[in-house]
Amino acid sequence: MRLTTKGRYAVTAMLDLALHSSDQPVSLADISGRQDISLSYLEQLFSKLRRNSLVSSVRGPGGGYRLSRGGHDIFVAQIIDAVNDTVDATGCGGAADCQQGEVCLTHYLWCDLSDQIHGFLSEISLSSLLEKREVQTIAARQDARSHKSHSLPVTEI
Amino acid sequence: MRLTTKGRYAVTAMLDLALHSSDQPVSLADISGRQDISLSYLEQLFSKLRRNSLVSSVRGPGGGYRLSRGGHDIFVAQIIDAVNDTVDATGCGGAADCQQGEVCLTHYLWCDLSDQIHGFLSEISLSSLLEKREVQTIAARQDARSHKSHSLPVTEI
DNA sequence: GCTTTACCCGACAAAAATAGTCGGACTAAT
DNA sequence: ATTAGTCCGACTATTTTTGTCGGGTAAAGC
Repeated sequence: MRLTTKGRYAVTAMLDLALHSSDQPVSLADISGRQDISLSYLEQLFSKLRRNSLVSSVRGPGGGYRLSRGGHDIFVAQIIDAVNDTVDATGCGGAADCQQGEVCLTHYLWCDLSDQIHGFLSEISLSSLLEKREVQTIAARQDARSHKSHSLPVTEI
Repeated sequence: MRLTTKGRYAVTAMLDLALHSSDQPVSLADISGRQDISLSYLEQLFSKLRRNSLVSSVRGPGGGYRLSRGGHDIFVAQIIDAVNDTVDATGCGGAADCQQGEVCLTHYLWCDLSDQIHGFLSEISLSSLLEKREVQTIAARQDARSHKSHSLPVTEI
């Protein structure tokens, strides 16, 4: 379990996606503009997120990404695991080559801690983050301003 | 809040230190040998741990490091914070330069999550990790073997 | 059909962080 | 005095992060 800027970008982008999900898929260009993450980097991240079935894509004009399922069913740990492909985590490669005794001991302790962190993040869903009251306020303000730039005039399908 | 191999090394070393604490301070060379972390890298880490008052040092022959206080009073979050000097974490530098609206929103969400993780790790003490039953077993086995190599014949002070 | 908008993908490159080295201080016990 | 250890800064190598580039492919709209 690692927690780096890469995971932060992925979580942030997924939050943005959840926040702007509608009938229209959300393009990476939009996320890039809002979150100030380079388009190419987002492509790399979403490639992994898609392979891990966290998002689905729609190609062609008007295309973009959607959450593959409801935000209450997507957890922070899944997002972070998806973009951190080096799942090694322990350095002792599980339990294989640990010489018995002391080395294994603190390795075991670390693995235990790592599991606790992972379990903790496995219970935090996108929805639970979005349900904060502050979000409602800011999102409302945001919607009020968003009618100027892009956004094909959504004809209320 | 970042969770990298650097933090893992620090936590592992601190666990090792807690595990071998006695009247004698523990030398970095011992930890290096047991945990397979380079001595110089340990020096860097412990320099930061000492400046953050998590350990105290004893110089000269027979010297080494001690926990600065009981293991029940040292928490994983403190160790990780101590070695990760770039405490920036958010990219928006707190709340200063965030342009209002959307950008701030997911930044806020990320900060919230980061706080949750930090809070979680702030409640896990070294002692709580050492109190696991498996530790007792392995530690006993370890003590039985440790009478061969180094360790000045501890004259039961 | 053609063009445009997007996803897709791999290879590459710059920048930063991690991990480790080296050489030399200083300190205190023996 | 020697020796075992911490201390410290500078320097280097490796890896990871972050980003660029150039070209593909799918689908919508004209």
